[in-house]
Amino acid sequence: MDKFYTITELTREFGVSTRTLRFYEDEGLINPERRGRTRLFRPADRRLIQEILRGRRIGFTIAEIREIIKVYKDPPGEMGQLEMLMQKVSEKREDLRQKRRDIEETLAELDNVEEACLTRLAEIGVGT
Amino acid sequence: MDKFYTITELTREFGVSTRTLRFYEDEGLINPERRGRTRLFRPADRRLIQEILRGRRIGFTIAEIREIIKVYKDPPGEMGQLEMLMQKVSEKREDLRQKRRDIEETLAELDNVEEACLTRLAEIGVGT
DNA sequence: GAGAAAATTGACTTATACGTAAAAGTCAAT
DNA sequence: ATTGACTTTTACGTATAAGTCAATTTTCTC
Repeated sequence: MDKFYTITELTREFGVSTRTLRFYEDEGLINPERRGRTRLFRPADRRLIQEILRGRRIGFTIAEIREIIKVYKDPPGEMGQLEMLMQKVSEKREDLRQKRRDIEETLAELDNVEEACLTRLAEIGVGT
Repeated sequence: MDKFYTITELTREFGVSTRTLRFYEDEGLINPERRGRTRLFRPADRRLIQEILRGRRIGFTIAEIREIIKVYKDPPGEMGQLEMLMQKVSEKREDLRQKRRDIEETLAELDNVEEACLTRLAEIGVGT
């Protein structure tokens, strides 16, 4: 066992470029092992990449994603830092809830756009 | 009546800079009237800005926002264009639904992060 | 109608998140 | 030993979405 993935396997699975995964490594988000110079991605790396991409899709910056990841690896030991972190979590939560509202509203708007299209299509269709 | 807003009123309300609003005008997203050179924003402009910012928050590009806005002002007259538009609407919808899923998952994860923080705080607290 | 405050413009700069090109290394199979 | 497919590193390039700055107007306020 002890399965690992090559970089291209993962690029194919997730639809990103090798450059992107190397960039994430440079930024300290993932730390694949090496055999010689070649990167070996473990399942844990793969899961991490999933998380990174999810964060990316909802508009987190690399820095923000890095912070979230850090908590798992290395939960801070100082009270002050913990409190700061929880503060940030609160903010993120509010941020995400706002985004969710934005999405709901925009989905509703897309319905309107579609309606408008259909109406217009019907208008045109009658004339032909 | 016939209320209008100055640019700074709106920057204050929405927390953006004047440069940003001018940028949106340059990009053709809004079209405030002028008295001399000074921009006069009507309620309709204000609502448009709200829409733009909402689109921005969920990660639409300026070009995408412009397209959505255009449909209201000027619904396309050609069938081909209408169908293309509806295609795009479908894609956006899928995109937004994916984002909504991402948000739900990330919110759940933030709960975990918070848990971890609280646990850690408790551990530290006992020692003091 | 003078001076302060606000608004405009254009040119330049910035940050993020990669893209791209070049040159060399890796490795398995022939 | 060579081929071919893939990978690595380094370095520079690019698009998006504004921000910054400085030099003018323009508009309020008294």
